[in-house]
Amino acid sequence: MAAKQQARQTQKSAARAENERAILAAAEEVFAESGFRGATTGMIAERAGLPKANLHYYFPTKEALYRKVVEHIFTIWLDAANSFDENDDPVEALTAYISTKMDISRAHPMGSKVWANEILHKAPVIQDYLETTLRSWTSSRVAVIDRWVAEGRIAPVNGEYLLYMIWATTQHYADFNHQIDTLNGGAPLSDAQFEEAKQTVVRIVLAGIGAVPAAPGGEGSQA
Amino acid sequence: MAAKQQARQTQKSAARAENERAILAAAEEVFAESGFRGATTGMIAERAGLPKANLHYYFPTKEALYRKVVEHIFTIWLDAANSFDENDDPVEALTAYISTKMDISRAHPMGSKVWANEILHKAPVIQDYLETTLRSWTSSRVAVIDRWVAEGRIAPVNGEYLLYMIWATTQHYADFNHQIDTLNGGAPLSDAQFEEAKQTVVRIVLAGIGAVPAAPGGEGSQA
DNA sequence: AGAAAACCTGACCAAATGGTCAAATCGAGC
DNA sequence: GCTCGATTTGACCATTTGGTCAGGTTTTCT
Repeated sequence: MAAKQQARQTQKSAARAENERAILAAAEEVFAESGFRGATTGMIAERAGLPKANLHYYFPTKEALYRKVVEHIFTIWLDAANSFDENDDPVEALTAYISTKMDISRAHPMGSKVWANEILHKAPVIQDYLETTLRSWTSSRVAVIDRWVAEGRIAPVNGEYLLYMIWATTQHYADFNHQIDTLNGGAPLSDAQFEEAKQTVVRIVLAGIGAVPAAPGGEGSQA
Repeated sequence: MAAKQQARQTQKSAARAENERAILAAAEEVFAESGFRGATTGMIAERAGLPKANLHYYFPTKEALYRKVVEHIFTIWLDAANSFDENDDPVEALTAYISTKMDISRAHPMGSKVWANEILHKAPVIQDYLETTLRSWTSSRVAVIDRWVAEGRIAPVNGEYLLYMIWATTQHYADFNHQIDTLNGGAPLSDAQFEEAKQTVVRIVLAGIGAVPAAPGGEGSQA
């Protein structure tokens, strides 16, 4: 008992933590589906299973809640970003990065959609992230790509545009999943289909920049 | 005079045509920036330079106006789609298609954003287009890609996922142009930069699927 | 010129929505 | 079992917004 109380004392009660979690989860869904303006605090409260007034007890304004959601998404994004650096070999690094981004698109499509909505609406909330964290991350990774080119490990390519292609393609599987599902006969991609999509993206990018894994068997698989 | 009147009689007066054009142009911008729910008829009317009540004289409801905007965008999309068929050579066809889609992203970023917003919000208005026109267009082009593969003109690749990659990447330059501008130091890509981006996309896709233009000089440019 | 049709707009309305508040309830420590 | 702060919530309010309407103006047709 005493230990339990002690644990709860750690800042916020269990009930509070649970409520905040439920609200944030509901908010991510609703913001993703409806955008900032399209989402209503009433919808979010309902999906979280509590009255609107209670939601405003935890998050004073709709914008404060939205900011928390966006910050959470940015955290996930940073995790993916790290996978770029796990290996200095272009094949390994890009394969890991693309795979991670694809997995995130499958596991957290809502987060990706909120991000997309933000950019579409000129990033009223995350503009500072774009100008600081994202900009510095991007320029340093472009430097890595430039080095790979200089070392002859990949064909000459503009690093920014390569990264944009990877971002666009991987995030497409989250942001446009409704279109993909519709073209797939109305059903979401199966695990096997998604795996094939992931492999397709990896292969096209790697072959596209002439990054071959050790043995030059790249074109050997051709029929 | 008589001739002028005759010309005006052709369905709608010049004033009417001009007003409708101004409203639709303003609506496309506002819907792109703010989404369906975020846009207000007041904002659209103001940007079009006429009172809100007048806007409602031309377009009875906000949704009717939105539908017209979306239909216009779909028309543009269909034009781009045709460029895929101008040539049966994979290099020619894909180069033309990617180039056209990139040009549209630069010329009509607002339209692309409205489309993206629609998909993000589960396509409440264009679902029927997705299930009919887009679905049949896609499956017939996938058949073309499959044939190219069977004929050994490109490496084995899943046609759907290749198309998704092209759509994602080209539309990224419209939908995420705010992010791209920010990473470009706050300024839009210059014509030269955009041209390089376009060439980068074309090259990566073509090399990525092993589509080489006649002479096998693909990897020769490597340092 | 004059009637009819088309067009324009300020004023207005009902519904939706973000946010507030006071009163009620709960829960831990004494 | 009583106190006090934390939590919960129904009722309420000010603002925004899609849409209406009556009356005025312009254009077209004869």
